[in-house]
Amino acid sequence: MLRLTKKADYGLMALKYLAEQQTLAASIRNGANPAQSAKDIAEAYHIPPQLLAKILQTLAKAGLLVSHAGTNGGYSLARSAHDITAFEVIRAIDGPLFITSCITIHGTCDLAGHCTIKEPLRKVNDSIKDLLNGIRISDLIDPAETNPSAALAGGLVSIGL
Amino acid sequence: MLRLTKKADYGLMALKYLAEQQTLAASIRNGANPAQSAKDIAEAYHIPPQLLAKILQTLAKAGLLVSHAGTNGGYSLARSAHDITAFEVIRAIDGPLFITSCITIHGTCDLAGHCTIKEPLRKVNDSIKDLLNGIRISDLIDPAETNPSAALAGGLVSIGL
DNA sequence: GCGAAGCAAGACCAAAGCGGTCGGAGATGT
DNA sequence: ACATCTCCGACCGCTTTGGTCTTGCTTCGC
Repeated sequence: MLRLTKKADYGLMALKYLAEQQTLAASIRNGANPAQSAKDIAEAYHIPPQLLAKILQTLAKAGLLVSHAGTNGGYSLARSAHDITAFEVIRAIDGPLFITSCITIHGTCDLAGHCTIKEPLRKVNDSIKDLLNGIRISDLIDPAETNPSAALAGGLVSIGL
Repeated sequence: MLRLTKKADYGLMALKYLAEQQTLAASIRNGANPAQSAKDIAEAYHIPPQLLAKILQTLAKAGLLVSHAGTNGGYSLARSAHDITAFEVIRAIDGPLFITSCITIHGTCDLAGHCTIKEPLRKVNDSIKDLLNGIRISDLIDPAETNPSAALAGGLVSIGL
């Protein structure tokens, strides 16, 4: 029903990987954050290296990653894994798309006047946005399996139309 | 970021329209549910008639609508507007797609083993599903504007990873 | 200083999904 | 039985997406 592009998927995986490496390195020795190359990450997850490279470039341009050129270069997180949300990553890669074509970037509806379902859907849109905003990269590394499904099964969804 | 196809949009609009007409007809005279033609609905919302026709066909096949061929034929809701959720409509039109390509219809990940973000995203997926499941066609007709944004601004989003 | 390793940035391409159109098949009311 | 209205399935072009190739620039090791 709702699709997230493969690029965004890859982006999230890459960020998770970087976060893992970073915390790992920090625990071993408080040393310089070791900038993983795009190739390394691509190999770790078996995804096309050049495609990932392009995604990482995008994320770097968005300010989520910092790139380091030259030999032994690579990418590292621009911020703490705890301060990067899934929403930011997706937005950076897929752009500011919305759940419905009604809600354009200008807030105007193509079918202005006729489209009467805009408002309810906008609220769904906002809910999803909040949902993704609540997920941080640090939440992805080692799921920790805290209360597996209780919150979902429960009545967390109570959108007021 | 997350996109809902135009078809699903149209489908929701059409169902809303049918729900309106149905309750309207019921209030005027408790008469036979008047089967609106695809053309009528399309004209009401200024959307391509033949495209809407195809969408309505899909919805009919999914059991959400009943079609009535021949002169003065058309479509009418198969169930009460209160018993049809937005999720059903979207699923019927866009198919059982998922937020991430990792979560296929078989539940297996293309990158089995490597993809480690599957589980958190699946929960997001379920949350969105629940969200849409909570919206009924009857909620769309005349938004009623009950507590406009309180529920959203509040802490409704508390997905447990 | 030179060359290799790695990022950066652009064009480019194939496949798939989406939006939209057309001509027929079938039912209905007269 | 006919004309008409509607549903229905096949068809088609376009945009987006996923992915590749090429070129250039920057930095590090020697």
